[in-house]
Amino acid sequence: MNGDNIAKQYNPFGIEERIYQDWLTKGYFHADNSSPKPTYSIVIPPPNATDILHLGHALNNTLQDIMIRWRKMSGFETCWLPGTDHAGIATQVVVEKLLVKEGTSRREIGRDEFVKRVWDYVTVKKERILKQLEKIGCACDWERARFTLDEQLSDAVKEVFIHLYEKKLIYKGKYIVNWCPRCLTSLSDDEVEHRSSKSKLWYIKYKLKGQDQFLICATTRPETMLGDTALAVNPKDERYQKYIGKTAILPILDRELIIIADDYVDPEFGTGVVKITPAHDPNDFDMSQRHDLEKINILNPDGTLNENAGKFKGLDRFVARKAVLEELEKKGLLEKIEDYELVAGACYRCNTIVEPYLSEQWFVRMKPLAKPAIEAVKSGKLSFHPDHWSKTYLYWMENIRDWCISRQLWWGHRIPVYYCQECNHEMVVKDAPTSCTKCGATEIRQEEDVLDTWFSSWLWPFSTFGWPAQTEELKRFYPTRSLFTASEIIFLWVARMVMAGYEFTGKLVFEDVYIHGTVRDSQGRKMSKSLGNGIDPLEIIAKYGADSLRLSLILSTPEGQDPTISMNTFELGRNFCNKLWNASRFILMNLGDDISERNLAAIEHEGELPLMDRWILSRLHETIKTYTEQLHGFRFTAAAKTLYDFTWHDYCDWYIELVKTRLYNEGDPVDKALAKNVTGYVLNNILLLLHPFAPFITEEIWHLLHHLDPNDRTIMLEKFPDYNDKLIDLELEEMMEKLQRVVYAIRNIRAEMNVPPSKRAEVHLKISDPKLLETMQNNEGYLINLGKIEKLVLGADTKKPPLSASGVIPSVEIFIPLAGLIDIDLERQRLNKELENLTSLLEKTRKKLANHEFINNAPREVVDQQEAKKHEYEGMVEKINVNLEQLMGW
RNA sequence: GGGCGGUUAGCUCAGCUGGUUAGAGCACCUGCCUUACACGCAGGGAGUCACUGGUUCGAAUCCAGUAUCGCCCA
Repeated sequence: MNGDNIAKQYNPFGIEERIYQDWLTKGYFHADNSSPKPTYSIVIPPPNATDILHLGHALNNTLQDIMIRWRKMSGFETCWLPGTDHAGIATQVVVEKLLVKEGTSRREIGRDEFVKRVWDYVTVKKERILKQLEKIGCACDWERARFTLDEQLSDAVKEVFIHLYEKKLIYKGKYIVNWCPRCLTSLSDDEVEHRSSKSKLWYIKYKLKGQDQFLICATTRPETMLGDTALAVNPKDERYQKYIGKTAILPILDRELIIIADDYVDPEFGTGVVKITPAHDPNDFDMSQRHDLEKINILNPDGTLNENAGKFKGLDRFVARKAVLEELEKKGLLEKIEDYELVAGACYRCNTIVEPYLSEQWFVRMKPLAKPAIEAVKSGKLSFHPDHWSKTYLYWMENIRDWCISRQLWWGHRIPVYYCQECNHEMVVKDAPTSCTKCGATEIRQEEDVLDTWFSSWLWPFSTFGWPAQTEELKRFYPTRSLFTASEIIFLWVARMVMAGYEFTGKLVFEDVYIHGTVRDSQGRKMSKSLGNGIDPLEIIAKYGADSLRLSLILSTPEGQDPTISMNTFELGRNFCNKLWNASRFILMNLGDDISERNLAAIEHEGELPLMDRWILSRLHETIKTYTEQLHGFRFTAAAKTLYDFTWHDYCDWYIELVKTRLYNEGDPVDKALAKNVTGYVLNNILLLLHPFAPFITEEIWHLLHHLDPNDRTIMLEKFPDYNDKLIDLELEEMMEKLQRVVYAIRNIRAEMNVPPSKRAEVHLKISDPKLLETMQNNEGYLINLGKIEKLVLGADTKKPPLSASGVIPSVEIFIPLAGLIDIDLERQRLNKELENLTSLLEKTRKKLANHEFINNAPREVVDQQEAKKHEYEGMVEKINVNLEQLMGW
């Protein structure tokens, strides 16, 4: 391949598809249990089976893919296990909606038929999201893809339920839970989103029994008064001492309410008297337990009022609120109304305001499980990246509450609890018993409820590898190494996985948790379906390619913060891919067939190399070093930036520009061959380093560079570059930097003095630093090429030619004779601007050095450094002044 | 109410262990179709580093407080 027939613009279309299919066919993604390599495994945060790909997935999975590909190239047997989550509520809701469209309902078709319908739906949909992940380039071990409702994973769920039940860590009880009246199920505390809104605080008058006196209670939810069974005051509240133990009358229903004293009551809230509704408020429920109060449920599961609400029966809770208020108003029992900022819970799936609801549910006792999970973070065995998330994790863990795991749904793992219809005996077993183990009756009924989806997700890192069976996979790939996810599910998922790992396998489930931000639009809003502000990753891939998508996402995701993404964010990655493509095209055009792995490898052992070669090799190896450190530290954006800058600026802007003359030079075949080798060597390394971030384009160019048949090999399995300290030469880099500064200065003068770009100019350099002079003399060609120089004069005491524009940089004076071209005013302006700049810098340094405290306290190097600077600036200022004076004479 | 994070160029962000002429990309201005790339090249303009105080010889960087935005928990 000689590069001439390579497209001028990179077009990923077709290339990505072809390459991915190739990887699939070759089975490169599949992890081998019996490989002798060390293991590196990750489990995917399983997307909902019915999800479609969004930028959050794209970011999340790109990060994992980078890790997997990097580790794979670094010699690990990597396993990235993909799969999907059955998403109980969300999926059930979707299918219920479909049924409604068909004019039927789940109740109508019955449980078995409904579950079958959901399976049909999910079986089709769950492949979709996994296919979409392929488009991004994910190196997932597809053969190991799992679904949380797979038979084997369901078996793990049962195993765990039984284990915890037998350990008395699972219990059933009638408690207040969060109830979604739309989904008709309980929710765990973590599935409720709290949001505040403008509401009112209503003050209701409660008459004291047998007296003409009232106590006034403030409430945010007046309709719940129908379920009141007491009033309460703080025992220390002197205002109400005398009422404790007395009886009040509930308005409308005329129920008798005892007045109790409880420390929980906040004397500052409202009037200091609160109404107690044990069945509809968690705090009231607790109080009712302490005081043995009656619990009256006034709600049906769907949020309408039940028979306990008297004449309000059948009304929806919010309609009932209005009705109750009207009635109170009519009776003159509404004292006053205040504005109030109300915080209400909403269902995280459907946004409906949840209702604290008294019902029988299953719970997991979490405190004992949390213990080792806390220890893991405290001892440093488990780390969060960024680290501050460990605080969030610990706070939740240390204040952990019991987990309500039952859901009143049909879609999910049905709780493996069976009851004897005869004696009501409770049996907890994997397989449905045919008869009662206690009385022998054969009428057995299974618990109706299913388990919270997270009750299967928390087992994901090991159930997916076959647990509870001690499979080869489990032994080989569990525990996993890192987890990549967003902060929203630290409690719901991450923390619980750590607990499950310890409880069921006795191991720390992963060592590192990387928390990335949530993708936002240019206005800072979360991307969401309802807002319609989402960007479809597949659309980006179709337009710019997956590599561009990946690079753009990573490059614009600030570490530890939310990325703000807009449509043109993706030009960043696209431009870079195109740059790399064209640099490669140029190289392929010039290298011809002269590249082979042997002479690439030989570079590192080459003796005397020209400055440019030694410089780019030094920069490359420094880049490898920094880059690798950044990857180890989970600093993906920084790593991508490191490579981006090296490739674009050091390699393309400087090295390729410099090496051109050597590549075009037919007069020195030995040097030409050397130049080819170094050029190819660096490109090869760039490709290897970049591969984890941009898998497709690197594979494509790598094949072209090595003249490989697509079927031959893959860059995926090449060895990731190691840096070679011996090739890093900072002193040499400094020398090169000075040379670059001279080039910048020449270009600047040319541009500002309007020298036409095509015109080669004469340049005189006066260089006071002997070492720099020597370097410049030995590498005159660099300046001549990059500075577009026709004639170069350099020496320690070069004279300024008449009528020349001048520039000053440390230890170098630059003169460009511009007879006939020079604009004296322009030159004066230029020099004055520069003089001003330098004078202020000089002033700052002088001030510092005049300060005795600074001289006495600052480290020697810093003082010396300032001293040197002062010297430098003084010299420069002086030279500019001389040049300005000379202008006067023109 | 408690906790966490942010506030640096018009925009999005770097700047990790205090000493840098405070950087990058996009946008902007000027000039270039220079035989890899106009998705590009060369040059340029643009910032009292949110505010106040402190520590220090020295603060964008450390500490305290204030303001403001965001997230989480109650």
